[in-house]
Amino acid sequence: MSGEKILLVDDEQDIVELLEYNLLKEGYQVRTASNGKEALKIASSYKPDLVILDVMMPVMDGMQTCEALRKSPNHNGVIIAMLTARGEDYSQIAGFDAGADDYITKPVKPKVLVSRVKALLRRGTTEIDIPDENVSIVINRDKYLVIKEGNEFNLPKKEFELLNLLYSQPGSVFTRQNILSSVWGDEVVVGDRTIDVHIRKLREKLGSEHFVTIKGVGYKFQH
Amino acid sequence: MSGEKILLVDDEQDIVELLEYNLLKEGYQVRTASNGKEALKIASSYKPDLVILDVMMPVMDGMQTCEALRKSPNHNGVIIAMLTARGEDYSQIAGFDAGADDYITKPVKPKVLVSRVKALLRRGTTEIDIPDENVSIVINRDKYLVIKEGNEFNLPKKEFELLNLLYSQPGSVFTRQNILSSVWGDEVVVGDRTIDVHIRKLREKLGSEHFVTIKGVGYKFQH
DNA sequence: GATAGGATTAACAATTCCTTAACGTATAAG
DNA sequence: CTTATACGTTAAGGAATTGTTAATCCTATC
Repeated sequence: MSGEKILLVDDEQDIVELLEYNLLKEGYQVRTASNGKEALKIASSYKPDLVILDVMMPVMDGMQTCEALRKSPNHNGVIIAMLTARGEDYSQIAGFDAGADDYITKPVKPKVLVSRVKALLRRGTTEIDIPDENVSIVINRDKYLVIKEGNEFNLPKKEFELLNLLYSQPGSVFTRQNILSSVWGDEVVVGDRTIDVHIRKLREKLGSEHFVTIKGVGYKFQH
Repeated sequence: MSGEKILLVDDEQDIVELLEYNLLKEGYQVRTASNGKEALKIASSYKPDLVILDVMMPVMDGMQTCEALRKSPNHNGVIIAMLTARGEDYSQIAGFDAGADDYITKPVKPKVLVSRVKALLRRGTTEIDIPDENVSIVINRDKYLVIKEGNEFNLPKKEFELLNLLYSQPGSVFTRQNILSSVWGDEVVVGDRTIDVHIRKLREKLGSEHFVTIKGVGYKFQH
C-alpha cells in the first residue's frame, strides 16, 4: 500500500472505528491505539507520517503524548493533529502549546476529518523535508562536539548551547527573547550584540549558510 | 411568478448581483440581503423556500443566521445552503453544525449554483460538499516562511505580519483601521500610504491575484 | 594570583527595512 | 466635464536592526 501512514489515537472505540474506516477508504495506512503510552510504543516501529491524538485519554493524554513525540528524534517532522471536544477548556490548549499542527473539534464528521488530513499531509510535502542523509551537521551533545563533513569542532559552551537550541528545531525561527531565556536564562541581562557575536562565531566555524537572520525576529538554523 | 422563492444573502454586492441574475433567469423568485439580520427580517414575511447564506458576513454571519432560521417555527422545512470561501477554516462548520443542507464552495460558477439549487429544491437532497482545502499559499509561522507553489519566501517582519493577518481569515475584508491596530498597534501613527506600500510588496512577491482591494473599506486575502 | 580561553561589551559599519512624499491613476460625485 | 476621493507606484531618506572588530572583563585551572 502506498498511502501515508496514520496513527489514530483515541480511547473511544466507536470513534476510532468510524474514522479508521474512512481513512482506510481514502487509501491511507492506519494503525490505532487507545492511549498515549500505547501510541508511543507503536509509533517507534510504525513511523507514522501523521498522528491524530485525542486530547482526553486515560493513562497518557494527548498533550503529553504530543510533547513526547516532539521531543523524540525518531519522530522528527511527524505531523500531529489533536482532537478536542467542543467546549473543552481551550485555555490549557492555547496556553500550553505542545506543538500540534492542527486542532480538530469533536464531534467530527468523517468527511471533514479526511479533508483535513489531506490538507495536513499535503502541506507537509510542500515544506522542505530534509532527508537524514542530507544532514550536513551532526551534534554530539555528550561530547560538546559538532561534526561537519567529517571535521570535528569543539565548541565553547555558549556557542554550543546556542547552536544546540537552533539545531533542535531546524528551520524554525527563535526570537532573540527565546534565545536569551534558553541560553542565558531569564534573569541574566546581556548586551544587545552578545547573541550576534556568538552567531558570528558559529558562522565562521560552520558556514554562514546554516544560520539565517530574520530581521526584527531572530535566527534559525538550516542544514 | 411560479418559481420557488430564494433568499440570497451575501455582503459582496457583485456576487449577489451575479447570482441573482442567474437565478432569475432560471425562473426563480429572488430577494437579497447583505447580512444575516436583514435576512431574518425579510425571511419572516417573504417565506423563502431556499436560503443561500454566505458564511462570512458582517453584523450576523451565516452560521448564526442558519441557526436562527432553524430555530424559528416560521421557517420549518426551509432549505439552507451555505456559501463557504475556498480554504476557509471550516472547523467551525465541522464542530458546530448549524444544520445547513448543503455547502457550496466559493467562488461559485453561476451554472454550478443553479444546478445545485435545482437539485436542492427538487429533491431536498443533502449533497454535502466539504470544500477541498485547495490552498495555493501556505504560511509557516514557526519558520517565518511563506510557501507558494514550492517556492519559499522569507518575508520581512511587517510584510509577514500583514499577510498573516489577512491570511487568518481568507475572504474577509480587513479595514485599514483593523490592519493598523493589528500590525502597527493602536498608538503608532503612520502615514496613509504605508499599508499600500506593504500590500504592493506582497502582491509583487506572491501575486496580486491574492490581494483584493475593497475601495473605501480595506483589503482581503484570497487563495 | 597568573594565565588562557571564553564571554561580553562598546563603538562603529553595513545592511535591511520602513516610511514618507510626490505624483499617477481610477472611480465616484457634483 | 470638473472635482474629489481613494488607492497605486516609485524612489529616496532615515530609522532600526544586525554585522564586525577589537578591547576588556570573567572564570576556571594550575
